[in-house]
Formats: sequence, structure tokens, C-alpha cells
Amino acid sequence: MTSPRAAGTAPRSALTRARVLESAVTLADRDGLGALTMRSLARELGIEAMSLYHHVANKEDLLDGVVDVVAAEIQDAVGRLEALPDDAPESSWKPALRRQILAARTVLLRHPWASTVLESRKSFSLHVVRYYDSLIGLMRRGGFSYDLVHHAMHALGSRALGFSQELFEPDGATAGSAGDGSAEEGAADAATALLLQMADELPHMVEMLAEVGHQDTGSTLGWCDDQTEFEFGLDLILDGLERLAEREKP
Amino acid sequence: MTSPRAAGTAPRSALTRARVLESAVTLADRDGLGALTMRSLARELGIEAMSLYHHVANKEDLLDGVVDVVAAEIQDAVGRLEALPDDAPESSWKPALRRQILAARTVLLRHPWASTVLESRKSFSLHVVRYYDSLIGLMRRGGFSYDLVHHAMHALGSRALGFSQELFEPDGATAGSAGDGSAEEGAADAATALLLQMADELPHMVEMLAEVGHQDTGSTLGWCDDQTEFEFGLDLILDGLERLAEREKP
DNA sequence: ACCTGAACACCGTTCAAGT
DNA sequence: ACCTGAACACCGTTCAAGT
Repeated sequence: MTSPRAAGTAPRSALTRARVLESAVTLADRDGLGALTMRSLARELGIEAMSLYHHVANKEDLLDGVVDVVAAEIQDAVGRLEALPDDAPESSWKPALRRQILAARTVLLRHPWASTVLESRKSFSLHVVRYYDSLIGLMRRGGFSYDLVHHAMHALGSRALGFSQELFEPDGATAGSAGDGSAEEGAADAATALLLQMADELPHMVEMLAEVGHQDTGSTLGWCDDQTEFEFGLDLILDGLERLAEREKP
Repeated sequence: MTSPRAAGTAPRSALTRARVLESAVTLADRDGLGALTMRSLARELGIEAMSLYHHVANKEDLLDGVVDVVAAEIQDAVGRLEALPDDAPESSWKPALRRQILAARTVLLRHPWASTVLESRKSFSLHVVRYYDSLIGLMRRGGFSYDLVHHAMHALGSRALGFSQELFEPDGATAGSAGDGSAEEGAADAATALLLQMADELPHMVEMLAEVGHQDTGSTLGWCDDQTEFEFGLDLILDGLERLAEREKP
């Protein structure tokens, strides 16, 4: 009764690198990146922490693998988009690129922690590189020189993968860091209130809040629609690239 | 001989929040963000780790403060730029904005770890907000509606502060995450070599490397000039905004 | 071969105690 | 009031030992 395993059945508990990585993604989705520790992951898998090191070199390698899983999802999502017909006009690079990037974005929205991990990687996932290759391919179809393609990839930066570095994410914003650090408030409303108090010091900021913020949700900092803003920024860049590509033509 | 302190002299070792934060910045500049721990910072200051908690609520608060120090440097650098004359033409918003952002960038280049910390903050530094206010002010002088200003700030994202999220930073890149994780190589050349091996799978990527990479440093992935690429992306966005602002005019 | 338990060198932080 | 030492609950990881 040592190993209760039926003849043809694969061992239910056979730990593989793939199973470890999938479990890690599930755990991060559910409990956040901070909850993804070697010990908690082991608990999730019903094994001891040290057993993980048999399938993963160390935590860095675990995170590399986890990024690769997400990147594979991106490749998959992009692959499911309908292909451009062979006789598509040259100008179709733009909507096609846009669609691919927005498809990548839907995947990253499912894994909100992934962008942080992606940023922190020193190595790169082959799935990410393949995805980049497809973006580059689209631009080439649009007549871009490789020099322009290269600049374009840099200009897109993280937007190529579907996220942008928002530096004004006032979800749970406080202005504590400027005071003595003891103040601690969570609501965006509170942050807005604080900004409004400084109207004399931040005249333009406050006026912007008053004018733009009013429109829908009523004067709080939390009005921003991430998706809208992402697409605005993306289109700004795509429009600019289109213009540069036109200029390259003889 | 308990307290060898001269009469009018301020206690040389009087610990203040400001001194703690300055020390933290120095330490991060010298040894990197990973080396900034409560214990190492205390050692740097010649005190015990627990004494820090008298001037800083916890590590989060320390990082908030450290960001604020850097943001103050940015404000300072921007403040030293020559002001726009009152009769400057409306169009001068663009070079002025550009100059401010590039000035912010020089500060962040002095503190390479700062962007990571900036991204991770939930609270915001008042110095950052004041800096943003000056950017908004410039766009208003350029005739932007507040709606456009708002979109513009989102579109700029981290670029407003002088850095961009590069997702293809192949300084020490490896492709380890796609294999079994045991491969470990440091050089960009190695990464390039690996990509070249996959020429059939990554046709456009490899061709781009061959064509663009050749020009200066000779076919390695490390050819990218960060400053050039940052300015390319920034100008792409500024040009786009200029066009949208023109369109808003009656 | 795969998995384990104890142990090590770190973290941030609490707490009671010193001056 | 400011600072301290010991201790606690965590990390990632090494190592010798189990099967």
C-alpha cells in the first residue's frame, strides 16, 4: 500500500515544472504577488517548500517561468485573432498592431501582478520575443524601415505588451510622504480633498480636477478610465509612427 | 563625560527624519535598492536598527520619504531652468515641456533605483504633484483644454518624470526562462547569439538586429542609446499632442 | 530520482526595558 | 524624549538525510 496508483494512470501528484508554474500563477491571481512565496506555493501544492527546488532553480527562476506562462497566454490570445489577408492594404498594419496590443492587454488585465514581474525580469521570455517578432512583422508590412521599427519598439515600451506605467494611480492615494509620515488615509476622495486644500499651491492641478473630474463620477481623483487612457496614448503613438512611415516613403 | 557636546553646537549626531532619508538615498545610490534595509541603513548611520522607527513609521514610510527627496531634487532642477518670458509665443509650451521633462530625467539618471520605488508607491509625493502642476501649467499656456491636458498626462505616464518602461532591456539578458532554467549567461552578446540561432522562428527580429545593430557597436543587442530612444518617444507624444491642440482651436 | 526536516542567514517589526 | 537589545514571525536557501 505504498503507492496506490492504477496501472495506466499517470501519477496524479507528479510534480512538473509546468504544474509548479501554473500553481504559482493561480496563487498570484488569487492572493496577489506578495503572497507568492516558496513556502505558500508549496502549501498550495501539498508538498514541502524544499521540493520546489527540484523543478525550479530558485525564486528568480520561478518568476521567469511565471512570466513565460503569461507570455504564452498572450501569444495564444494574439494567435486567435483573424489573420490579415494576403492582399490587405499596406495601411492595415495599424489596426492590426492595435488589435494585437489590445489582445495582449486583456491577458495582462487578467493577471494584474504580471506587469510588475515583467518589469523586474532581467532575462526575457521566448514567448515575449515571439510576440515582439509578430509586432515587428506587422510594421514591416506597413513599409517601416528597420530603423523606424526599432525606434517604434522603444517608443511603445511597455505599451507593446498592453500596459503603461501610470504614475498617478490614485486608487488609495495619500499625501503622507510629504508630511511627518503619520497621516494614513486610504480613499481617493481624501486625496482629492487634500489636493483641493492646496489650491493656491497647485492651481492648474486643482482646476483640472474640478473641470475634468466633474463630468462623470463627481469630482474624485478616481474618475480615470484606464482603458480609455491606454488607447489614447497608444493611438497617439501609432498616429505618430504612421506619419513617420509616410515620410520615409520615396 | 557622558555627552561631549560644545555649548552652541547642534548635536552632531542628532538624528532627524531628513538625515535618515538623505542617508537612505546615499546608500541606495552606492549599493543599490536591494542593499537598503533597515539594518544596513542603521549601520550606515551608526545607530541601532530600531532607532530608525523613531523618525520613520516603517519601511514603506521610509521609501515614501526617499521618493520625496528625489522629487524635491527634480523640482529643484526644473526650478533652475530659465523661465519662459511672459510674451513667449503660445507654441513655446512644447520646447518648455520638453526641457522640464529632460531635466527631471537627469535627476532620475543620478538615482537609477528611484524609478522602481516611484512605481511602487501608493501615496504620492507633494513635490511630484507640484512638478506635475508645472507641466499642466505649460500645456494650458499652449491652449490645451483641461480634457486634453488630462489625457496628455496619462499618455506621458512615467515619461513625464523622465523615464520609460523599457521591456527589452537586454543589458544582462538571457533566454533562460524558456528552457529548463539551468542556463545562465550574462552578456548581451550571448543573448544575441541565442536569438540569431532562432532565426527561423524570429525572422523579423533577427533581421532587425542584423540591420540596425550593425551600425555602431557591432551586432550586439546592447546598441540602444537610452537617451536617444527616450527623446524619440517623448517627441512622438509631444508632436501628437501639438496636433491635437491645434485641432481644438476654433 | 525525488522528496524531506532541521538549520542558517537574512528580513521587518514588537515590546519591554533602559537613559 | 530618544535609543536599545532580545525576541518573533516571516523570508529564500543549504545540506545531510531519508525513500
